[in-house]
Amino acid sequence: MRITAEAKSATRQRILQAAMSLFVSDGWQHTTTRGIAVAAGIATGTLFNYFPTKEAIAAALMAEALELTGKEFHAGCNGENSLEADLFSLIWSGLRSLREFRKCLGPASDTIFSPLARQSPDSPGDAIRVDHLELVEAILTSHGFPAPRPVVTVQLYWTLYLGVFAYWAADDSPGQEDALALLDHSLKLFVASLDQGKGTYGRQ
Amino acid sequence: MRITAEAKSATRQRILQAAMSLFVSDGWQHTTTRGIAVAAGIATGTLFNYFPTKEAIAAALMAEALELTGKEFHAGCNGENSLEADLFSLIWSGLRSLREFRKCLGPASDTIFSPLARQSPDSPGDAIRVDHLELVEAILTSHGFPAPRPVVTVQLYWTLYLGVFAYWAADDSPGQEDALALLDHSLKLFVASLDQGKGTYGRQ
DNA sequence: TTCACATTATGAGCATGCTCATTTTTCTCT
DNA sequence: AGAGAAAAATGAGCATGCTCATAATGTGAA
Repeated sequence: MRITAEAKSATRQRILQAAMSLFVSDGWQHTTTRGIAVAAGIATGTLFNYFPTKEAIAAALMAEALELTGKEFHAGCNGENSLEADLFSLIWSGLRSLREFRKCLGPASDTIFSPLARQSPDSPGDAIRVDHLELVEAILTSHGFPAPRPVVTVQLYWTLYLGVFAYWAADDSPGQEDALALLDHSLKLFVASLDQGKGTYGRQ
Repeated sequence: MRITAEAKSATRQRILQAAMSLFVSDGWQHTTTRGIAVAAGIATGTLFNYFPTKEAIAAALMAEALELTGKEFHAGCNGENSLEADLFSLIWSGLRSLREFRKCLGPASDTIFSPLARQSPDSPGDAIRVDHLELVEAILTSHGFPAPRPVVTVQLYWTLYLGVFAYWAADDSPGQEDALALLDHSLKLFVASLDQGKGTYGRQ
């Protein structure tokens, strides 16, 4: 069983590498599952023994890229920064680690992160969402906003995050400074909504 | 040329009716373009002389439903309500007019409204987005927030709107009261972000 | 009416994501 | 080592969104 397990994980990696290379060079739309399979040296059907959908491949690539960031972030989180700064750092470093995919996986991200398709329980990006929200939970708690958190707060956070992500994916300003501005704006809003009691949000 | 023009518009309506009926009864995924064509009494190819994509059909249905609402809203807008109330009224009545499609077009709305797919210039929902944002523009202006408006503000509004929409589409709480709560929350945030100067948003 | 032209309808066919019955490989146990 | 079982690989084939060359139909002038 050792040979098989190793071979499987190797194949999985070959698929991911092949897919990444094709996504980057040909874009999401022009990359076919057949193409990925050929590039990975396997049959089309085999591909789907490893990933249930094309989107899942993209999601796995993004998850892999984000995993490192998550750990990096934890390491650098010394409790000295503001809540806003911590969230900013988490999000921005996450986006940075996805920069290779920015252009090619924008369209895919629709399906991957779709808040609408989540009617079906496990959309490809669910793991990414859950992981990210766990990190956010930890940050919020460590800044004196303990769980349980109102559902609407989490919902709002994820909405704002997706908005920033979407803008970033299509943002061609130098250094993505427009996306950065939106992130800044969104975070200020979100943090303000936490600081205020329920009901009134900053009406002076 | 009169016969042709009338026939065309009649066919268009037959397509929309057929599509609506199938979307509602079979859902977005299980409705095929072939099925729509058959139900409308035309050939598959003909369907695509009227609508470029399956999504465009759904978008046209939604746009048609929303058009009425937009006019209703204008009529009932007497300048006596708060900004927040006006926005609430616009959005909530829009959602109400889409309630028939709530369950079946949720998945489709991903592609239709996708902020990510907007790399390609005219996604199916662009018209809906533009129309809606025009109404919002008018409301904001009439409440003393004149154009030009920072891009980030519009972006933020649309993000929040999509978030509410997505939640509403999948919300099975009685009377969609959860979605209503999210809308309330989101609007308070948005209005607060307008009321405050740039930089600080409601830090008391 | 008739003929040339423009518009619209048609459905066979393509591309591609994905399935599944079958074959091949690998593992386990004697 | 060999037989039987379990796991994995395979690729023909399906479903479906969409295209496009061709056919049918409508229009307007002579």
